[in-house]
Amino acid sequence: MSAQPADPTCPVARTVDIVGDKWSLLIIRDAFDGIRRFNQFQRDLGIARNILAARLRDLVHAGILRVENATGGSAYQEYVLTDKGEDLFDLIVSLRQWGQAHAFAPGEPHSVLIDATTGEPVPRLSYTTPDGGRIQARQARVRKVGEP
Amino acid sequence: MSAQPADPTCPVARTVDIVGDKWSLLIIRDAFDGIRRFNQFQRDLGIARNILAARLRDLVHAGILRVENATGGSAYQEYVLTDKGEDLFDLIVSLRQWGQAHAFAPGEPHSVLIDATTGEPVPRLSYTTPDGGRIQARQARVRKVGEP
DNA sequence: CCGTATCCATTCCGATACTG
DNA sequence: CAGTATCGGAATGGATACGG
Repeated sequence: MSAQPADPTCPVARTVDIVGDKWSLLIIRDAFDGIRRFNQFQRDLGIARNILAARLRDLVHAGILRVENATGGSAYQEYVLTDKGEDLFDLIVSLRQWGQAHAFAPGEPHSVLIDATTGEPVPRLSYTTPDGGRIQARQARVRKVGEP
Repeated sequence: MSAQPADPTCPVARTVDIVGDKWSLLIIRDAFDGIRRFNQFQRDLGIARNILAARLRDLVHAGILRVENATGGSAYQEYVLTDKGEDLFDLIVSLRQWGQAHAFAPGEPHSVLIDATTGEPVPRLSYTTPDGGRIQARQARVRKVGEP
């Protein structure tokens, strides 16, 4: 996205540089929702076609989307998430959960995440360590590389 | 950020509209790292001063940062995360974890998250339901409001 | 249907200078 | 130190038109 990440050793900065853009994030969201074709993205997002083409190209180049030939006789292409792209699921979940909590008036309707196997709404997810522990923002510090 | 969210019922779109911007995300990251003053942000990010002023204003207006009088005799102001802003911790963690996994070459050094109480690096966090379950991307679907 | 190309307006951004 | 003001270049964005 930009020439120089602010801090080249910070993983947050690296990620922001790759997907830290309104349209990229919404395209990825759509991809998780099963959208695969150019015009589907275009209509769903209301994005200009030239911008969409540029973003799709960048995301493919970044290894987040992959171009696939459509099933059936048509020669048209589709854009699907790679494994690297699917690993952005947590990021989209984070965006979704914060929005649900802080960007809607009480009682205002919004879309929700559904467990496809049970059909039930997914409850609020929280980050846990492998042994079930939690980390609060206040407990966490960033250690720069090279520091003791 | 923009006038019209693509889909007004989607929490992802709402969040992206508020913080889905390179500089906003990096400012929030810095705020979690304890940066509080205008010139600290400016030097750390290398951002233009007028852009920084605009972003800080927007983030304060969005209720993510709050202006506080600096301690001590100085009359200078500081920018600190509100509770709403601290709830973006998971989002920053998501950015960080994806970057660590996918945006660095093997062995390339990067900053890490540290548990402030133990001093130990925070292990890989994963999203779990309140009863300890996990949700994979493939299992999840978005149900639009109004759908059965 | 899938893109690319072009035009034009708007915004963004960085650099610099300036004020309290 | 903490901003505001301005300026010019670059990127973004929307609309439309065009070819595979």
